[in-house]
Amino acid sequence: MAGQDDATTTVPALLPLYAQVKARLVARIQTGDWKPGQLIPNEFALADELGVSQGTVRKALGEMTAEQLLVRRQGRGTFVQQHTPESMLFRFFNFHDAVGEPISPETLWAKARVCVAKPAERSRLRLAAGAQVVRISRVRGHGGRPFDHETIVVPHDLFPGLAETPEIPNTLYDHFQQVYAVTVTGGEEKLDAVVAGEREAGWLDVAAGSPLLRVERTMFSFDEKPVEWRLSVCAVANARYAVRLG
Amino acid sequence: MAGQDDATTTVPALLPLYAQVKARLVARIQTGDWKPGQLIPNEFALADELGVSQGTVRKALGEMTAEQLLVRRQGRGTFVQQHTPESMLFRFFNFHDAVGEPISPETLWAKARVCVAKPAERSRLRLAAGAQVVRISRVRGHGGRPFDHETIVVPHDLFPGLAETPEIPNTLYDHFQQVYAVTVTGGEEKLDAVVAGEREAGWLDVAAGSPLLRVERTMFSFDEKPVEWRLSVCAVANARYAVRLG
DNA sequence: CATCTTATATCTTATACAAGACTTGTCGAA
DNA sequence: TTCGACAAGTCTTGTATAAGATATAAGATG
Repeated sequence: MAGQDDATTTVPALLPLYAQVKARLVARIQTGDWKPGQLIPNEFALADELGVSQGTVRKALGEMTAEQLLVRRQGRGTFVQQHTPESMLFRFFNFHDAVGEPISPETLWAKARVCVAKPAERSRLRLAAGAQVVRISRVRGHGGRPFDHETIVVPHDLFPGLAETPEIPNTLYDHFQQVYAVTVTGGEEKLDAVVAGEREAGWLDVAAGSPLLRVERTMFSFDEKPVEWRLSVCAVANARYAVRLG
Repeated sequence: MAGQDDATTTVPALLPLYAQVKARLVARIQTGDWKPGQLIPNEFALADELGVSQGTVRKALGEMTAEQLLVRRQGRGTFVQQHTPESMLFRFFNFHDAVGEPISPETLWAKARVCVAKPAERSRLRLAAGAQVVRISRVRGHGGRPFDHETIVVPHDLFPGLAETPEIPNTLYDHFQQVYAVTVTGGEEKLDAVVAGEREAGWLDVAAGSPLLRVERTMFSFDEKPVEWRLSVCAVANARYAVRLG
């Protein structure tokens, strides 16, 4: 270790060195210093610049790769993870068909409005009273039949103009990243079962009283910052929600 | 690398050295050479014994820790992961109450029989025609009300005498490990929604036509060997199935 | 009770070679 | 000259090794 302020050498260091390095590198992605798809400097260059050894940088990069923030390719280099419609489907979408193949629904119809956030939405998205949100309502289909209805709520601050987008993209998170520089890093889903009321029956073309899977989803960006809240009701005639238990 | 047969040095090695080391260490757990809860030799002893460096052993142990096969404690040593009722609840049980706390259901009633496996069960458990299984039917409750009904099917070969166990344990996997030396390493769940029929309504004390969450679970031991198939229907009045999206 | 010792995992650095991917240079044929 | 094939070179990540410093836990000692 060479030209580094003494803070980390004198103080017992609250965090291991590799974790500090990781935090600094994550920050570069978070601030947009490094953009999605970009090639970042190699291990030796980073080690040199940060004043640590190559092995320490390697450990930081390894964890970031495990968290899907980076993609490393032998012989090529290290790149900032870039969302694509395909990758989003695999990462965050847990519905599979009878054979076990992931299903990819297409949008049947959608509409978006800017409104004042309701209390439940404010709580989920950690917004102040009176904050505005974009509320998207859409029905998606699969195999020629309606599959689910979603109500998607995002802060208007983060996504200005989203409501006026002529065609709401089918996969939103790559759009969020490309257009609004908001990277979705993870989230959580809560599931329960409901029976279709008149409204849901109309949306999904099923009989009232049919069983539906209800999925409540909250997605986060860096620092667990909530960026989307979504409530879906899904007709699970030919689909299963699949989870790997680790 | 020192005293090692030339196989790995001359041949380009089909697998990286650390992966070979890992495979050998996993095998020791799988065969019962190392038992759950046992303290295993430290990194230097293993490196010495296997003829590799300490760093290579470390990488293997690190992956095994990530897969929850081992538990490492600084200053203490490395131990083989041991299932307990509590740990099982956190690892494989995804139901939470309204506050987000994991719920812990108690068994209301259960019965077990030995039968010939049905085709669907044979397929899930990869059993030969005519193979016997133990089929457990039970209702579990939570907060004074019935929570779910489960049909659990396991190969009779693996768990002889399970059907005659006077009281089927509430958490099965730690029992599997302690009594039958079968370690459950992972699994998968597939969810959909159903409406309660007469039978389910009776089990769960809900009205017929109520929405229920149906969970089909297959659990695996080492080498993805299926050891349990389970079909549950859950009354989700005060419970949510929660999933972390990574 | 406080302190020392020991054993362990964890962290950091350093070096070397292997393997993959791209670039450049060389050579020969058309 | 132009094109293509092939070899060589170079940059990158991946793997393997070695050695030292630090943090944590448990037991022994005073």
